[in-house]
Parts: sequence; C-alpha cells; structure tokens
Amino acid sequence: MSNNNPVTFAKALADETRQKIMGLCCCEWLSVNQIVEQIHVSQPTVSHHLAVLREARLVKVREQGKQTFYTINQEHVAFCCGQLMLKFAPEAETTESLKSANEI
Amino acid sequence: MSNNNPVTFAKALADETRQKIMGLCCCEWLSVNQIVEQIHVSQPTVSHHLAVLREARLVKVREQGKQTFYTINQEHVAFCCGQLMLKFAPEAETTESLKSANEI
DNA sequence: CGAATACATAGACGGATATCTATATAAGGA
DNA sequence: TCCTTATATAGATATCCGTCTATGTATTCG
Repeated sequence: MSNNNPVTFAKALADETRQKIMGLCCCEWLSVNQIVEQIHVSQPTVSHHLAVLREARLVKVREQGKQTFYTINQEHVAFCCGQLMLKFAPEAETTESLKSANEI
Repeated sequence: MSNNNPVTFAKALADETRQKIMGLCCCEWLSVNQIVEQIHVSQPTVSHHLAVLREARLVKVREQGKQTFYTINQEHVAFCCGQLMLKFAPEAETTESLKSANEI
C-alpha cells in the first residue's frame, strides 16, 4: 500500500509526534529504542509512527540483529516538497530557483 | 489562531479535497461558488476547507460585493516547503540548490 | 533450552475531523 | 422593502487517527 502522492506525503507529516521523530533521525540512523528514549510516548506508539513514515517512504530501514535502525529518506522528502512547490506554488520565486537548478 | 509551523502546514495539506481546491485556485482567483461547481462536495464543506486553508495562511482572500475570491498564497506554500526541506532533508541535493539560490 | 531484549502487531478508546443539512448573515436587484 | 444570491456558521454524525496496554515474534546470551 506504499503510496507516493502529495496527499500521502502531507498526511505522514501531519502529526507533531511524527515530525519530532523525523527531526531526531534526520541525519543519523537511530534504533527504535533510541527514539523512544528521546520522546515522551510509548514504544508501540513510536513503532506505529515509524510504520506510517515507512508507508510514505519517508524513512529508510536497516535491520541489524535485534535492532531496527531508521533514518530519514531525505531524497524522497526533498522530492515530495519539490512536487508540492511545482503544483501549488509554480509561480513563486523559490520554485523558480528549484526549476532552474533541475535544468542544470 | 493563525499558525505558521510545519505541522500546521502539513495538516492543512493532509486532505484530498483540500488539495483539489488548492489545485483549482492555484494560479487564479476563484469565488467559492466557482470552486463548488468544480468539485463534488457541498458549499459548506468547501467553506470549511477554505477556512482551514485561511488559518494556515495558504490562501489569499479578496471580498468583492456578494462574492469572496480565493487564490493560493504561493509565496507561503513555497516558504513552508523550503522549511520542510531544510529541516528534514538538509543534505539532499535539491535542498542544496535551494540554499544556494537563497544566498544569491 | 530458557530468559531477556528489541520491535511489531492487535485491540480498545477517546478525541479530532470531514461531511452533511439547516440556518444565519450580508449584499444586490426588483 | 422583499426576494434572491453568495458565503459563513452551527450542529449532528460517522469515520479516522493517535495513544495506550497486552501480546506476539525474533534474536541474543547464559
């Protein structure tokens, strides 16, 4: 059921806790427990949110023994943001710079 | 209650109907009725969604006699997308091009 | 093998939200 | 002034979703 449209992307981002998790494992790989330790929700809740992010392809997963490590799929985040800008802000300056960068 | 954080932005985008409305009035001013005519939900529902978009500052409003016209606030959409990229995809190539464009 | 650790899944529950109908409000025209 | 048109608001309802506890599954270690 992995989906890739702008609505799926937005829904995945549309939660405070999920954005916190994303902030935590943005530029590094974290195990589920490491995330739980830094956030005030239960382990199953974290697992639930990670599943949502996985469905939306917003995280990369690496299993290693007992542990499962997650990190943000930055390329996909950037791609989806670009899609939103092209769709809903095609005439904005920032979007122009994005377009011209893509052409190079 | 107008809010400006990434969660508010994502929540506002996290609905199929709202994204349809945004697509419709992206590059032009439309009255509420014009939106209702092009979408299969009731007028109060459209008004509700426009209120959500207004709260998130994603639309500009212009009242004119009996009618109220809406268009996407493209600058703000682009800004929020940029914020998301900087926060959750700081190392992605696309984001780099965004940064360097801002520096110019 | 048996216990402990790490994570996922199932199910329950309460609060948020998308939609509708009915109605209020306000502007324009006859 | 009265009726029509355009939009917003109120209230009801059903569904979605975030969270929790309990439990399942798999891996590691003694």
